[in-house]
Formats: sequence, structure tokens, C-alpha cells
Amino acid sequence: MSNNDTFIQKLRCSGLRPTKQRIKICKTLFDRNNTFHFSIADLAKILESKSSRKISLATIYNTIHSFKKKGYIKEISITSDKNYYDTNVSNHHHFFNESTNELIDLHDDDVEKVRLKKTLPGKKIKSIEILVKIANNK
Amino acid sequence: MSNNDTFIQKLRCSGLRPTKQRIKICKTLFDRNNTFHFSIADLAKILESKSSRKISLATIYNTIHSFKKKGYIKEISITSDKNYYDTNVSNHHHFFNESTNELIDLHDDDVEKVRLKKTLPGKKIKSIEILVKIANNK
DNA sequence: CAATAGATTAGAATATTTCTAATCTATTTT
DNA sequence: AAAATAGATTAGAAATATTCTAATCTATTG
Repeated sequence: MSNNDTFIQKLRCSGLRPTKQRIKICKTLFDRNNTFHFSIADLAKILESKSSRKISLATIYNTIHSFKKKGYIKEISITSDKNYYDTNVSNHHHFFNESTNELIDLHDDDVEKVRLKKTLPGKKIKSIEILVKIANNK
Repeated sequence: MSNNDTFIQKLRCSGLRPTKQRIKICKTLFDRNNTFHFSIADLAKILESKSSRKISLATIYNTIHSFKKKGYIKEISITSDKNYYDTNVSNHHHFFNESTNELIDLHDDDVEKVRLKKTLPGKKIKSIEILVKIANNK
């Protein structure tokens, strides 16, 4: 259980002003035991339910974008109508269960290193991401 | 160079009515030599420029969705603000050049088979997709 | 060839994302 | 320590993107 001061410190350290809105969003995202997969809509709904004063959607977007830029969350794109963010920013991949729309982390250790036979001269590789789409067996 | 009749046949075979709108969209997507990576906005712009009668955006969405469902095109999600479709529906992966926003096919043969060390009981794997993000070397 | 059932289109409604003027925060000046 | 200032942040409004559904079109049947 982190208290607000922890978040205030961390925000300040990374050059983000610790506003009421950001602290509330930090608590929602990071004050939990497990990694959290969420869409903007999910987050907005949670914030709405736990908070008396409404945080505008624009602010939620702003905050998520700045947290992403700082590397506190990671964006995961699966289909055009499901854009998720992930509080687990370590190097990892994903299972996506098409039957349930559930997203499951797949650790880097769970996959043998990807080997490319093709290289592109003059380019550097920034990341290699694997998405394994699965479905329930009937 | 395919003529309209080819598309009319193919649409009819797959249970889609060969309407004017769908034939125009088929010509734009499939009457070309190379595989085509596009967003809805790209497609709308092209259709607008080559066609006197405007096809509504809603119809473009409908058509792309039904073509996707029939397996004529594939959806590729890269970031929340870039959703592409691909006329190459064969099993393949992608390079995405972050410097230029360019999307490049990476054939299945160009990657050593991905081996998962972790399995999920009761689930079947539908697809494994790799996205390699690259950038220009300065 | 008219009637009918059902598929398709596209305007309207809704949802999502971005823009920017007003507000707030932190720093500097007095 | 308060006021002034610069610049960051918020959130309403504007812009974009997507979906819904009534009206239209297509194909089939009699």
C-alpha cells in the first residue's frame, strides 16, 4: 500500500507536477499487487466510481500520454477497437484470448529468443514484440 | 489487371453482393502488383480522388469489416493512432519503421519459428504475430 | 414483372482523441 | 512572506473516428 507521498515524490522526480488528478490516477494504476491491463475507457470508469470530483477525459489522455512517455506504462495494440496500456513495462509479450478479450502477460523467459534471418541495413531494432492470439477450446 | 467481372465473381462466390461501392473498393485494394498497407483514412482519400460519386465513410468501414471477416484483408495494430489493414493475408510478420511510419512485410520464412516454453491448458493458439519496431540509424 | 425478404448504404448519432484558452503550480522578485 | 511571472496542466470545446439504424437497393420467388 503506497501512500500519496510516494507518488508525489515519484512524479516530482520525473519532472511531472504532482497534481490532484495525477495522484488519483497513480493510485488507480500503481497501488495494486498485480500488473494492470486497461483501456482509457476502463480507467475513466474506475476513476469515476471512486472519485467525487470528475477528472475530465482530456486529462486522463494527457496523463496516460505523459506516463507513457516517461516509461511508467506501455501501450499494447491488439485490434483497432481495443487499445490497452500495461503497467508492466518490463520486456515481455502477450497472449490475447479472443474468446474472452483477456490479455495475459508472457514473460520474455517464456519464449525462445526470436531470431530474424532478414536484416535491414541502416536500421536499428528498437523492440521485438510477440502477440499470441488464443481461444478457448470450445 | 483484373476487370470488374473478376471482382463481381469473387464477391458473389463469397456471399457478398457485388455493389458499385464494393467493386470500386476491390479495384482500389486488389488491382495492384504489390501488397497494400492502408488505413481507413488512406483508403477514403484514394477513393475520393478517383471516383466522382462519393462513397460514405460508413460504407468504407462496413466493406473493410466484411472483407476482413471473409479473410481478404488482415488487420494490423501497431499503436493506438495507427491502425492498418494489409492485403497480404498470408502468414507473416511486420517491421514498423518508427522514423518514417513505414510498414514492411516480414515473411514467415524470415524468422525462425517462435517457440513458446509456456502453454495454456484448455486454449488453442490461433496465431503468433511478431512486430519488430525499427528506426533509422540517425 | 411485381412482391417480398433480407442485405447494403449512408446520414445521423455516438464515441474517441486532440486543441487551446483558462487555470494552477512553482519559481523568482520585491 | 506576499506578489509577479513563466510555464505546466486542466478540461471544455472542436475535431476525428466509428457505429447505429432507417431508407434504399438487390436478388429471389411466384
